Formats: sequence, structure tokens, C-alpha cells
Amino acid sequence: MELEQSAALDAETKIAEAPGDHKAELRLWLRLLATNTLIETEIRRRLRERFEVTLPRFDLMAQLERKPHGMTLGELSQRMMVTNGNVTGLVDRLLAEEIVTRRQHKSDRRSHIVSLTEKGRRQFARMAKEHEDWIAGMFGDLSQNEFSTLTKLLGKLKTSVRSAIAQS
Amino acid sequence: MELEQSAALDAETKIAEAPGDHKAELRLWLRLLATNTLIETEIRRRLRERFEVTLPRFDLMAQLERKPHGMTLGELSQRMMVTNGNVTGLVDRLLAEEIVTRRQHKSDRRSHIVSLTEKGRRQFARMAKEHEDWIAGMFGDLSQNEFSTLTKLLGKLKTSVRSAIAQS
DNA sequence: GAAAATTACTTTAAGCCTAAACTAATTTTC
DNA sequence: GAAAATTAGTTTAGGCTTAAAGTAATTTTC
Repeated sequence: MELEQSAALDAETKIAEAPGDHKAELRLWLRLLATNTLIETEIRRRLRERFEVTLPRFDLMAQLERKPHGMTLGELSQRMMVTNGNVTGLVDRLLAEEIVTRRQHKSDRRSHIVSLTEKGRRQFARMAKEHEDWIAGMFGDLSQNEFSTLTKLLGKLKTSVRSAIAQS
Repeated sequence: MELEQSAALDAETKIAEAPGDHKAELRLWLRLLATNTLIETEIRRRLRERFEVTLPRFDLMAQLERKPHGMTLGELSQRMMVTNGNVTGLVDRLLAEEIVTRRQHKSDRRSHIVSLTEKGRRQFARMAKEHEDWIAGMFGDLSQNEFSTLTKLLGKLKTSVRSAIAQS
């Protein structure tokens, strides 16, 4: 009842809008951006303070951790949603710290497989545990219900964005 | 009915979780991050393609546009959630393009006021219009109801994150 | 099976971004 | 009102990131 009424109100609002006015959409986007920046900045700060590591390096290690047999640079760049050149540079720096290894692909000589070293695996395990607690702490005020609704709606938004990008 | 049942299930799930296990929180964070990156990357691409402008410059112009009398560098950096040094550099580049002006504060000689030039205002107006349509297009698959729920929940998440950061 | 196209990756140039150290001006403290 | 603390902004060194151009290997096409 309550839900349906608010849906009806929203529909009216939409009709009442001036054509081409998208203030609500813009507000949602700005809120998404602000929330993301807030979390990201704090995570960066803690990663640096506690582990002297950057977020991109942590992210790369997190990707590799899930693939014990390693991953090509291309696969890494796809999963991390960054360019190939970016990954080349990150891997170079992590190689120097002996966090990862890079070896030639067996059959395709253009390709290289990157894996975590034992040192890298140990270091990531330490960080991942705290990282999880940080996130849980930041999300703590949400109820289980709000939680799953938000996850679901973000999934839907992601799909919507993807389709808008695809057909543009 | 349906809602309450799923809430009960969720509460059970929470209790059933191993202590210190925060997989659901992590998944939500990764989804937020991925959605944000997806949108941001596409917006950057379009801004560059259509207007040869970067997202940080667009963001700075958007802040200034709302304050016709201008803003100090510190206020800008606060609103943009970036460092002072970052804003110094951005303003330098926008000055060179005659998008903004920088003049001394009347009473506080440490402070400088940045404003949009007429050229900057015109340029921003052109961009803002398309930008709004892009966002609306990307968010198009969501119903009005999902829309307002998502906005509300993100607001709550932001508050939760802020309080976690404040007390750490 | 040679030419053309594609793929995997690297390099380069330029901008973004940060933390830390700095300068100069203002405010607070005593 | 002089010393100490704070504030506004800049500079610097280093890492992140991208687009574009380049190299080398592989696959496709005919």
C-alpha cells in the first residue's frame, strides 16, 4: 500500500518534469560518486598507513590471489578495468618488490603469465583480513534488508549502464 | 509479507555467518566500485571526444558554476574532495585556457578567489546539457521507485561511512 | 603459404593525484 | 604586542592513468 502510493507519486512527478530535465538522475550520480570517493580515499589512506601499499597494487594482488595459476596481463587489465599500459607499469613495480613473478606463456610467445610470489601471497593475506573489517565497519549502519536491496539495485544500475554504453 | 519474510531470512543468514566473515559487505563494495568505474570511464571518454575536456576540469567548472561570485581554492578542494595541491594545478591549467580567473581575496591576502570567465560559463553550459542526458540515458532502465530507493540507500551508506571514518 | 588483420604487450607524453615539506599571512595565546 | 599555532596556498617527488603509437607474434583470408 505504502509502496504503491509512493510509486504513483513518483510517476506523477516524472510526468510533471520539464522535458529534458534530469535533476534526479544527476543527484543520484553525484551521490554514487561521492560515496565511492569517500570510501576509496579512506581505504587508500589505511592501506598506506598500515601496509605502505597503494590501492591499485592491492587490487592487482586481489585479482591474482583468486587465480593460483596466474593470469595474463590482458586478463588483469580487463578485470581491473584499466588499460594494458597501466598494468605493465604496475607489474613492473610489483616485480621489483618481489610481490609477483612474470613468465612467458607456454604456447603464445606474445603473452606473459603473472602470479603472486609466496611473499606476495603472505602479504596479501594479512591485508585482506583487515580490509574486509574496514569495509564491514563502514557499512555497519545498514540493516541486512537495506544491504541486499542496495546490492540488487546496484546490479540493476550496472546492467543499465552497460546496455547504454553498448548501444551508443 | 514477502518483505518481512526475506528480512527474517537475512537475519538468520547474518547469525549463521562465521564470525568475522564479511563476504556480503565486500561484494557490495566491489559492485559499487565497478558501477562507478563503468560510468566514470564512459563519461571521461565522451567528455574528451565531444569537448576535449577532462573530468576533473569539468568537475571544477561545475563547482564554480554554482557560485557566480567565485570560490577560494580551499573551498574548491573541499567540495571536489581532492588535495589543495591538486586544485592549484588544475586552476593553473584552466587559467591558461582562459576558462577561469584567479584574483586576490579582499581582506585575506593568503586567499585567492577563482571564478568562471564568460568563456568558461558558455563552455560549461554546452557540456552540462549533454552530460545530463548521458547520465539519464545510462540510468534509464531503473523505475522511478528503484531510483528513489537507491538514492535514499546511498545517502544512508554515505552517512554510515562518514561516521565510521570519524570515529576511527 | 604469403599478405592482411588482429592480438598481446610496451613505450611515450601528458595530465591527474597525493603526501610531505615549504612559504607567507593571519589568528591565538600569554 | 611578541611568540606560537594555525591557515591558505604552492612546490616537489613519485606513483597512477590514459590515449596513441609502436613492436612482435599469431590468426585469418584468399
